Amino acid sequence: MSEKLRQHIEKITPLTDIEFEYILSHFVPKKLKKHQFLVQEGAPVQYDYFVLSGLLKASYTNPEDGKEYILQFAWEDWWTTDYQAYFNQSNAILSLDCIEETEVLALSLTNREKICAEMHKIEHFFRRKSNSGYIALQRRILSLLTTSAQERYEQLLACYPDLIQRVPKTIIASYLGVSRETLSRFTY
Amino acid sequence: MSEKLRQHIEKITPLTDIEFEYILSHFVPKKLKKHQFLVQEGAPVQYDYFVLSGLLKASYTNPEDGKEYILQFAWEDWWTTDYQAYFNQSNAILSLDCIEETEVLALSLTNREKICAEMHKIEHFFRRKSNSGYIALQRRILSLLTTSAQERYEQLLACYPDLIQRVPKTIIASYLGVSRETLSRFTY
DNA sequence: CTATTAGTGTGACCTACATCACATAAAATC
DNA sequence: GATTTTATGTGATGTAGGTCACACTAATAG
Repeated sequence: MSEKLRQHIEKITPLTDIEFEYILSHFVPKKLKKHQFLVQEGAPVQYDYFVLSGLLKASYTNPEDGKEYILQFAWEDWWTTDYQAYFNQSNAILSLDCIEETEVLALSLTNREKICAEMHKIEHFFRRKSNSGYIALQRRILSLLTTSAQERYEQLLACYPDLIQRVPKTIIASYLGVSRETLSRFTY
Repeated sequence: MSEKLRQHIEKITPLTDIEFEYILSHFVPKKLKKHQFLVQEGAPVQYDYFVLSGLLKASYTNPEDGKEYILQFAWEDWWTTDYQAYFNQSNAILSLDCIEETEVLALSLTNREKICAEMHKIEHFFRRKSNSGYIALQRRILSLLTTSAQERYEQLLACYPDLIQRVPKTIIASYLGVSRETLSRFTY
């Protein structure tokens, strides 16, 4: 199963068996059931998570009205956590919980910085990952600024048709920034 | 003037004089007047820019209705370019132009990858920068999802009171994702 | 297999913000 | 310093999407 991490890293940089074993030794495997939390709002954030299987959501809950907004879905081959809290070692403003039964590899900040410092190629790997993440968020901002909720829904359907099968529409709605009722009225 | 780059990098990692001179030799200094473009939509993107002085905006223009949306303002101590086009060496979808007379240090992708590969500490520096950028964009997404245009304006005023003095409100409006007319009606 | 909870659809009505249309003021440019 | 161009304010009106309320259906848990 953790071979998935190796394949994932090797998309960017090749590894010897020994290197990979060494890297892997810095991760902690975790298995979670539906509705379990990996990060809870207000609590410290120990780990960044690489998803081996399953499906998670990273969300923010507005304390004023209790409304939930989804920042990110994460499934196989994705990394996720509350990065603000993780990198600053502060308390989470986001929650991270499982929409499906999920397996992850957890990496503490200490271990991340350790393997980055020890292995230049890993620092390179994480730089590249972070760059792609940045670009993806920029696209999302552009899509929030320029397109209607209906269009955003269509784009999501086009990009991730399977996601809609796996995730309740209420949650899709709060990812798109639209009310459940409005989403349900879209024709597609 | 380029000492600013050194100070900027040394916030994350110390440099010797020789190291800094070497790094600096990979940058090209440029001076630009108001309204000059550093990146033009449709054209290849050669450089990432570190801003020494002045003020720039990175924007997307919707081809359907010609409306402009601001993705980012960049001033002293900030990096900017169309990262999607820069990293993939494809054509720009964004434009980057000067709101004020501006001085930058330009770094080609080749030179960036070269100094990152040669100097582990520079790769580290860029990883850290990219991480912060990611977190900032995530906050912006959250703010677009959870707050009204009026609140976003107030937050912007609170964070960057000087920006409002330097940038016409039409452009502030298209950063906030609100029409010029609506912005002008806000009471504050 | 029954009971509770989570998910979805739909009507009626409301509101934040967009659009269009002018008017005026302030900068740039010749 | 006269003339474009750019920036800004404000009224009238339109609309996407929000909110509330209720009905129904599908999961999930005991």
